[in-house]
Amino acid sequence: MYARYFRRHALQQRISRVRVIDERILGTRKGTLIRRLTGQQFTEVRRHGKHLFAAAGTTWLHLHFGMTGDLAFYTDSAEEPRFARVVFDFESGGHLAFEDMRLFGIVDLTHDPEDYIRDHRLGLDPIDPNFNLREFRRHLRKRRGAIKPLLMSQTLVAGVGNLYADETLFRAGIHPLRPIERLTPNDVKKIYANLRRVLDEMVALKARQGEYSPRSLVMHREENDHCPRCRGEIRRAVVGGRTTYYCGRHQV
DNA sequence: CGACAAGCCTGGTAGC
DNA sequence: TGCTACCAGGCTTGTC
Repeated sequence: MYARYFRRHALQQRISRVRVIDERILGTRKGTLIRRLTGQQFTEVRRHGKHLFAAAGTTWLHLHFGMTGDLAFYTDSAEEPRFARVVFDFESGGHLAFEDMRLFGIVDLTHDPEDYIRDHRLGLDPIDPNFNLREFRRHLRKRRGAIKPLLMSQTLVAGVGNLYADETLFRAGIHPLRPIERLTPNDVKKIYANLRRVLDEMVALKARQGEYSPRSLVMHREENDHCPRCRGEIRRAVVGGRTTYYCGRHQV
């Protein structure tokens, strides 16, 4: 719920200063970022998967949260996060920090979010009503190879990473290496339904800072653990270069 | 102290 | 042959 947080704390605030603490997080030149944002105010916020866009003056600030990216708003400078990479100081005295321990995120500018999404071939946002079973099927038709990397590819839906891809297949009872061409129409339907469910559930969970269900795979990402659904053994494999966990019994 | 985990982009290559 | 999709590798750093 980065967008909501950004809206609540930064909308209509005038930026008195932009501080770049670690240039490695930038996707644009430091001088450009500072020049184009200083003195402006954020007037509109949009979200697309793990990307956030905020209009300011004639440009848009673009944030990508990667794995450890987060926002922190504070008024007391002593509360500046340890891994703050870019901080926006507001005239009101507040500060909004983009923090990112692992630097997998990005901070840059774009002239239009729509263009950015198109240029980077990002798939639909999972809550976009245009993302439906039909669209999912249409996308699968031109793909080959294992199902898991497809779920993670940003050209399908923006924002599905390793954990959520595993969780989706776990619930759908599909093996992560199952070739796309060997999925029955019913398998596809199950994957789609579970992908929706997982994303909705995880977003809701984050919003209220809840905990993962003990019945979810997320809580059993360890080899030789037992499946919370069927007691089968949890297996580990590398799929698409990513560590993958699945139940050796009910995921076929 | 080295291996590992994460999201996702890049660049080289296999396939239609 | 030319495009597209696939896949390995790389970035970073706290934790085991």
